[in-house]
Amino acid sequence: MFTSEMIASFNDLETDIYNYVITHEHEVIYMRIRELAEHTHVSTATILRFCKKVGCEGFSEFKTKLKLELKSRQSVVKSGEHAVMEFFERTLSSDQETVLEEAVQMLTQADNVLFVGIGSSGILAEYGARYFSSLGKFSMYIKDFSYPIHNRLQKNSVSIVLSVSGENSFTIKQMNRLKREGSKVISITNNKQCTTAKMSDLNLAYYMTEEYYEDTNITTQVPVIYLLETLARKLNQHEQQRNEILEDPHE
Amino acid sequence: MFTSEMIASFNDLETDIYNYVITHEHEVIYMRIRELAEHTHVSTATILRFCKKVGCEGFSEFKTKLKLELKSRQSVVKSGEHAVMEFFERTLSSDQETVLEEAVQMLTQADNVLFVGIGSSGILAEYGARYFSSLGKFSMYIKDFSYPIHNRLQKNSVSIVLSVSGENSFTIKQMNRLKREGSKVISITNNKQCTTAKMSDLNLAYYMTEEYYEDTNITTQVPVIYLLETLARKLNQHEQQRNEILEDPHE
DNA sequence: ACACCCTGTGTCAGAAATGTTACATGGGAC
DNA sequence: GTCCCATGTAACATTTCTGACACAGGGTGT
Repeated sequence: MFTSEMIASFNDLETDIYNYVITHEHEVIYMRIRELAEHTHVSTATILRFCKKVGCEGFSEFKTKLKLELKSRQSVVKSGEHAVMEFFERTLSSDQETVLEEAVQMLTQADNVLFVGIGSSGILAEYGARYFSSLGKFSMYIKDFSYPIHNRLQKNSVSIVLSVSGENSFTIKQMNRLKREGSKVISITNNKQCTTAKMSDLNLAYYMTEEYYEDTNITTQVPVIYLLETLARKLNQHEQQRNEILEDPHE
Repeated sequence: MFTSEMIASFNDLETDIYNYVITHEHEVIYMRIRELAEHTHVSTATILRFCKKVGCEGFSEFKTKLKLELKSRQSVVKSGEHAVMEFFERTLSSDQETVLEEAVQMLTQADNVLFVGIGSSGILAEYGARYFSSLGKFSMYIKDFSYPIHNRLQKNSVSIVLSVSGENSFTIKQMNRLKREGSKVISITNNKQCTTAKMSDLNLAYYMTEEYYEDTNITTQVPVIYLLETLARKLNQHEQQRNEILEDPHE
């Protein structure tokens, strides 16, 4: 609320006001500007100038800010300690952004997108394919690994490979096949220390603590959905921009 | 700023206001109460009542709070995808907890869980069924609506119905059929103002801003995955506790 | 069908508060 | 002395806030 620079810049009268305010916080938040002026023995105009000086537009804004400050001081922050929360804090603050940008670049240049995954990752792959298609990017989910992929699809395609552990042998086999056939590969795995991540052209890792229940991996997949949706949205934005430029290069 | 209880308690007009505010945040903070009233096609009194409802003493307090929220947001998160963040803040802080607990209660008593959904919600339903099964709760995803459900499955079952809009006619039809056959219904929808929510025994709503791209609904489904996983985990915990008590009633 | 009530909403007037402005004052610096 | 700056004053404009009331629609009981 009050930075040290502010306090340093106060003159005598303002210091008086400041002192009064901090010693009577709980009363000030209910006062009218005239009351405060009276209590501090200054004019309302001075109070108002004071408010502006500490970064408020007016007296009422000053009061609400003070009020909020008081409240936040007494209430201890909760939430916080949640795994998923941590993921979002990481992605939103750090520069996973740049990796995402690279992925979008790659996807923009592709004519079609193939999704690969097994088990629950398979379901998410299906979701991804659907979401991408909804946003206008041709994409499909490869369910059956022996399914013959048409030549047209292999040309100039990007595959998005999903795997939590990154060690599923079927997934790896399929990824190899796709690479051999000239598809670029983006993998989304829980961490970068796995075969899938190492073998792909680009890797997005989300680093949740891996959890198991009687041998099945039950690590949360919330980040995967988030990454897939974000990719699709960014891609869509990107392509739309590109189209605008192509259509009308002078604007 | 807006907790999920608040949002849930909004009626039509208030929801309109809410939607306008969050889509025009940066304008609202400069508006007079009359302007906002005009833009949202309601009276100033309604705006004022709205402000009080969301925990502000008056309109000016509302504006300052909004202003502060905007500022704090830009300093922490960078642009864009804060929508999902908001969901987590809401759920983690507020007590959506109690609704989740009720759901878990209901699920504990059921012998099996049926997942229902169409389109992308269908994929998520499949994911849910798989996740529940991984955690030891017998559950299945009903893909084909004409699929004859075995009697054994109908007895003492809970259905989890997924639908973003909550208005898909197939889903509703299927829900009706399940209800008729004695299954309890938990629905997971984007908001409570929809047929699906109203018709179910229990509703979990996540309140993301609905987004469309050329008529298809592309609202984020991150909360759905989160809710499904959380349900499964809590359920598992709960059942484990119960078993411990049954096995060894003295500890 | 009717009366009744309750709730949500709008309207309006006027009180109360804030914000603005122009000007007065007064004390120091030059 | 006089010029300037900080402050006070006071009237006025603007805005918010309050309260009373009207009105519509839905539900309920008779």
